[in-house]
Amino acid sequence: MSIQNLYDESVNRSYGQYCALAKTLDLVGERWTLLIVRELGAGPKRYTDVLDGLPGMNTTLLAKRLRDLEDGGLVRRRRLPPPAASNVYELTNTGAELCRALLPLVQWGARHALGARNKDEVFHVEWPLLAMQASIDTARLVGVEATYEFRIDESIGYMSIEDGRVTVGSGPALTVPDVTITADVEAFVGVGTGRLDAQTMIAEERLNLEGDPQAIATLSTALGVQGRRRSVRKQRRR
Amino acid sequence: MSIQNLYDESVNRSYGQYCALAKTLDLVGERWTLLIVRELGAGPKRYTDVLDGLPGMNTTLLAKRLRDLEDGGLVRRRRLPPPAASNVYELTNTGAELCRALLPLVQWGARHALGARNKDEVFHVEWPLLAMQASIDTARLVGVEATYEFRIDESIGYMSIEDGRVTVGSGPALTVPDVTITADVEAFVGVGTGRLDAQTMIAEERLNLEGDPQAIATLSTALGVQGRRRSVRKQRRR
DNA sequence: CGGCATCCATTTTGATACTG
DNA sequence: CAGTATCAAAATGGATGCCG
Repeated sequence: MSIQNLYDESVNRSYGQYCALAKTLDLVGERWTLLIVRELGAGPKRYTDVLDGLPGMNTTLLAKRLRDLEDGGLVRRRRLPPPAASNVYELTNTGAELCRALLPLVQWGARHALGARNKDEVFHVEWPLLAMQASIDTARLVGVEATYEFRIDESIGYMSIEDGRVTVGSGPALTVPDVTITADVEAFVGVGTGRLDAQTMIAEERLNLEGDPQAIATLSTALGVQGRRRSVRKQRRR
Repeated sequence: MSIQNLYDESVNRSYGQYCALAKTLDLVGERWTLLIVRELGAGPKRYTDVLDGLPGMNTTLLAKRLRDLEDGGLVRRRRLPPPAASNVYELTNTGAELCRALLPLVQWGARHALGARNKDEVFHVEWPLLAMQASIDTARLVGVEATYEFRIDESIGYMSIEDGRVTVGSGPALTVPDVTITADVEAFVGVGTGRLDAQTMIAEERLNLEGDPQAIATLSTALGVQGRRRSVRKQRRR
């Protein structure tokens, strides 16, 4: 450790501008930082799980980034109670707000930067699920309860709606899902962003929805997905 | 120049993830890049003017960033017609969309990262004006015409509303302004973000609005600023 | 598992000078 | 004005080892 570090532990370069954007970037503009926020967007995660969501990232660097985020008040480190006895990192309220503020950026990226998937690119369903979660209008979901499992390419994840609260996560759904969605990544992303039509993808067998029709309709409504208008209309106001 | 560069001019490190956020960051996540987008948000600028808006930035790096942005289709370089005979850089539609997608991030920063101004921090009114511009509901402005000049600390800028289109820029307004706004930075930002009350700031002589009352009311409405309710109510529906 | 420290190669930035 | 060239300083990446 250098002498400088002894006195000034986090000497992060600042832009030196009194500008909201510049200050935001001072805080979270460094490489990997916003992806860490994304990783924690779905809920608390352990160190190694965060690392697993960021293939290629150096563990030393992750440790530093997490410390910086903690110092910045965006992330909190919490020790789980005895049975588990491990640490988790979770977003503070401020951090969660930041995560939601990323949505337009994500949508922009889905439109202009995503393109076709490259074979060597990593994919976790959790990523698009987080975007979906952020874009759901929870006001429309009072009293709704449903669980969805997504099998997109090699990745599995779930989304649960429970009394106006939406949860997403990696792996199989925690309870038996009402609906199972199977698709290839590009069909899934295309439908989610409205670039591709759901009916067409179903017809081409690139998208499959299996399970409770009512829950399928709920999902379409919640997401405002086009192309399933018929089903949505059938649903009664309740 | 290394051999590698001869073959692969822009070897920008990628996260290698099929994720809209990661892809966005692959494109614009490097240091300075988003601030360049901000600088161009107000309209075309010449190389040196961009540089002036980014104190501390290296000219070599700016050249590279502009090239990358051009390659990425976010920025276009254009040669001005004979009289001016210089180059300007401007956002493409894609770039402008990105700029708008930054607004929530800016608002987040204004709330959580801005704080009080440090004496050594640079400030350009153009920065908050851009945020204001992006947050204005243009639908409400049909038929409106007004020009505002802002004198905030040592920085001067303007905003023009003309038939539903809003323009902002640095320096004095291009025509005689209908209203001149004078304030210290923190009062200005505080009122703009709703953290401080306009009437109070006026009473404390930290904010001053001088000029056509009608145009003042228009501004308040356009921005949805609280605390000027009395003036707004007096205004007739027309 | 949950980290942090260390060593080293490669990239990115920064500072400054310089040119058409 | 609109950049390039050059060199120095930091940040990052990758591997590996340690410790509780």
